[in-house]
Amino acid sequence: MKYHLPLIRPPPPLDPMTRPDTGTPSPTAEPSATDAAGGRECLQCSIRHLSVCSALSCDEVQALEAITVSQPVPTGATLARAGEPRTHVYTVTDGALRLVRTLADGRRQVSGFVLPGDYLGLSGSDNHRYDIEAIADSRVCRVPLSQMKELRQRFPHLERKLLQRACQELDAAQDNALALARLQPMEKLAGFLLRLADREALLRPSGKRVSLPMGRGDIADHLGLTMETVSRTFTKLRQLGLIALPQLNLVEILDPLGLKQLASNGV
Amino acid sequence: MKYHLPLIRPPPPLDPMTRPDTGTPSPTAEPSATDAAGGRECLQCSIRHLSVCSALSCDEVQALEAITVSQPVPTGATLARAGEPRTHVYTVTDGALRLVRTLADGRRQVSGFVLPGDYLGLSGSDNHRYDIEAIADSRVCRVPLSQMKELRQRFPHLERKLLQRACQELDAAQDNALALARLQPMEKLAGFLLRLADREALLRPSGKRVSLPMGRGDIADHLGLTMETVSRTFTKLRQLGLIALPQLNLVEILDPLGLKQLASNGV
DNA sequence: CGAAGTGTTGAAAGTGTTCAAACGTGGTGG
DNA sequence: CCACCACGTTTGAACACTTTCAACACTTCG
Repeated sequence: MKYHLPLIRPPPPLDPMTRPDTGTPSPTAEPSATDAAGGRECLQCSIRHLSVCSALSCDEVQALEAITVSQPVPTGATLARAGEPRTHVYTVTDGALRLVRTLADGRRQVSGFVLPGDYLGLSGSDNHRYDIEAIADSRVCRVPLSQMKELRQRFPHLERKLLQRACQELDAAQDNALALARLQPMEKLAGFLLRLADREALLRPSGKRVSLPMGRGDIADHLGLTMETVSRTFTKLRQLGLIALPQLNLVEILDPLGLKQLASNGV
Repeated sequence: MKYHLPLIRPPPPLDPMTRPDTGTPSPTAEPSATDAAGGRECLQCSIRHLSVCSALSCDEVQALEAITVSQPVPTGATLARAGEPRTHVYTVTDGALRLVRTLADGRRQVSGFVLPGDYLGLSGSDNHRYDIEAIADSRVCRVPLSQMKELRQRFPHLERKLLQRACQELDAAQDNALALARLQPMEKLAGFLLRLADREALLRPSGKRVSLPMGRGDIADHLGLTMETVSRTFTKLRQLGLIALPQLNLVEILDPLGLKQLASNGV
């Protein structure tokens, strides 16, 4: 039986109707309280170009802003649990979270890691299909599902953007399935590191260094391996001179082409 | 190195503009020619309730019909190849197809099987990401990509339906990933058979019998196993009394609950 | 400084894979 | 009508691989 992180749940979401009026741009410092995203925060959002919000004009963004609440999610906290009814959609603005599915006998799979700019809400189910857990101090923009629906009807741009995003994720899911089904551990890990590097490059100008917010076990459960195999594969990549591991949670890519060639078979 | 089916390609698609006028409801018997879906075929389509077309009103369906061509795809034929530019979207009306990705060294994965009612066109890429091959004599409704785009803008219902469909497929893709990553062969195969049975039940009142249009190798490449393991797993399920195999391509589900319990761990 | 959590490394074991051969079925031609 | 061939599937045995189990190292935090 596997262990779990202590499930520190944030306080239940405030009724969006009770949130303070517009014009409160400074989030409170209280880490475990929900904060209003007042004023014209959204227009200055640093990850707006990465998010679905980029589909909206200035006017439209303000309509979104009026129903959005920025919520902190501290490390280890659970934003949602599998089986619970879905009440909100989220856009991640800071930190990192993981999507976890656990089987009755403890087998675990990490469906994905969620980084700033990612949208959580593309599901056909009324209930959450996985746990959403923060693996770093994070922050999400939260919108009630019902109001999001209304917004989608009002702004065709938004609907179109969501469909585009869903199609991209569908492509990625197929790549992922191919990797899980047919790739060897080295190829899986190489591809994973490259995807992570590409992703981080969008967020900040990280050179050839990739930070790993997740632990080895999370990587293993994401790639369909065991922690031990992931660890061994890391050392193999290091011994081959493809990467360096200055710290546990920091990878330096020494030979991008070599890595790509490894993952190549897989893409 | 693995072998491939002889790649009988259908003749290049006719320019949709050159298709006969409306009012030609009877498809020609010529198996390798493209046929117009004239008249009010769509309104009487037997799988309309399963397809995205169900989102459209009668008027709207006729607009769709005007730009749709029904195309036969004989067994073994390839509807599209990975890497080719995507020029059309398709709705399958008859038969069965497989979506295949092949790696340079011959490793193969079947991303999915496509049955009547399924929509082919939810991708964020300009190029096909997999081969689309008919594993039974099939028929698809073909719409040029550009005209589909226009249609989506005109009919918000359609756009919404596509998003809904994409979300459902996203959910299914995650289930699939979990299965590939963490389930054992018996669990994988049990789940596969149950999904197939559910799917066929929508098409025709097939009792507890499930037909397998695909070969063992296709099942293997879909579940991330080898043909041999699939075969052995079939016999295991048979010896356990969960299924019977009256023919190679026919499965009779003897103990639905037992099968569900096996797959259960996985869903 | 000690303890706990996390990651690494080693040896043994289990499982699916690989390679090889036999089986059964369907189609063809004698 | 039957023999034969081709194809897909099944079965068997040896192998290679990851997993499992266990011990050890490292870092962090109390």
